[in-house]
Amino acid sequence: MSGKDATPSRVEARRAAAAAGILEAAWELVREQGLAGLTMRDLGSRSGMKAQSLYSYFPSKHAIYDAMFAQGYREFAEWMAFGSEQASSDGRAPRAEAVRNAHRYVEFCVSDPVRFQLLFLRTIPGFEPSPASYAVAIDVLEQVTAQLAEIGVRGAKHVDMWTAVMTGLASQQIANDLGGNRWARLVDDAVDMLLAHTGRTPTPGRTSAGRSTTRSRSTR
Amino acid sequence: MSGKDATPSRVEARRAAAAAGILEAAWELVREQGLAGLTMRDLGSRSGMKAQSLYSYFPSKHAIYDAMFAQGYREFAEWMAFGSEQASSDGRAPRAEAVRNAHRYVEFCVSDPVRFQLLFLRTIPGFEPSPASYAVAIDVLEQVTAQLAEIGVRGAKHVDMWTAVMTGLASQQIANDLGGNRWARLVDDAVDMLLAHTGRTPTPGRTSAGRSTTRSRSTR
DNA sequence: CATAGTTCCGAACTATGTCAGGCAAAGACG
DNA sequence: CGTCTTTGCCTGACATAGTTCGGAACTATG
Repeated sequence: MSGKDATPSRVEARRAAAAAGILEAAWELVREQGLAGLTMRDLGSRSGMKAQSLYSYFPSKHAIYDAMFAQGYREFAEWMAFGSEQASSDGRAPRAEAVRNAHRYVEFCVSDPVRFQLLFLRTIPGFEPSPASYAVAIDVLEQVTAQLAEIGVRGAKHVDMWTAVMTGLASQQIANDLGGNRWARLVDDAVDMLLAHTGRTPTPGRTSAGRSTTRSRSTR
Repeated sequence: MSGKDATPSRVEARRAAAAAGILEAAWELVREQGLAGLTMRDLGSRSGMKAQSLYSYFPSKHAIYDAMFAQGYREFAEWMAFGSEQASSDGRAPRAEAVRNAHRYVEFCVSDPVRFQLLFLRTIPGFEPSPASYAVAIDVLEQVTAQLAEIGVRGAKHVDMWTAVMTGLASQQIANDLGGNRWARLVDDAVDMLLAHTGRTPTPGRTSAGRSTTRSRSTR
């Protein structure tokens, strides 16, 4: 219990690199075997070690899912931020921007179904993101909300509708026509539909109205 | 295997009853423990026998999921058929009928998240419905498509859009606000949005479509 | 009761997540 | 250089999972 230094750089860097390698291997495996098909022994094997050794990097399998969850949301943020850099300024061509945004979202989901499942559907048996990872998710989602606001989608109800429609398209595409574009091709139509609806409907949520719903979670 | 005589009454009836009991227990367990939390030992215990004995009724755990899948779709058919009996005749109050239909659908999904996951999201590791069960699903979905047609939703694209939106609402509700109604309350809005869009967009996919759906206003 | 068929169980095999020690290489320090 | 501590990985083992096998107990029917 001696005072440790604040500069364990060497060791810590190696550790971080190893952990990153493990996560990378985990993504590979999960894409091959499905989200629930990940096994510690396979993962160890792919990472060049035994399953038990993984526990010096992650305290449990759930912790690995958790790290993947956070990483996935960071990728999401990066991905979504990419398309909105230039045309941001102000609503010049809102529809075009909305279409681009929507396509980017659906593309993100469809391009990696397993990641979609992990991030947007709660599907792993006992897994629930840790507060830290959940915070990352919240953060990213707020960023996306801001993007929607720039497009002209404002108010909780409209935002929720937007995400529901896009998630629905993605989820149907993934579940029922993986590799095709039966639902993906509807994105343009969906955007028009949503924009029309957004314009026609008065300001939705009463602003201060009950918006605290995000906190109900339990199950077990 | 079965499928020989048409009068194995006694034994087969008992068998069927036992199998039904097992399925019922499986639903219970799955609602308590989650879809992937089902274990043969628990299921056996709940059904009054040992895990190994289950294998005289179902050849594998996947077969149990498969039976649940088919059963779930039959429930779905029943559930959806219920609300559309009377007001069918002809498009008297299409919007009201559409709203009712949509609510029924979302209610079905939300009222049993595990079933929703099994039927509409492909989420179990190696599970894929057997051809027989898949046929049931197709059948039911066709019935629902017919219902949509009565409401005025015709053409592959419109139908796909409809299912995507409703599935999106349900899936968001289940994943992010279980027990609440943050997305469920948007159903009415969604229906209006979809109906408006349906009316505005020209006939989409092929489909015979004798009497055209509506007049196309323009757009596009 | 006898016989055939059906239902069930105990034991066991394999695969999984995870814990407890152990041992050797790497780093710190004289 | 030779220690001593830390770090990184491994072997062994346990509990629980799905599943198989062989035999016991039941049921149906003569």
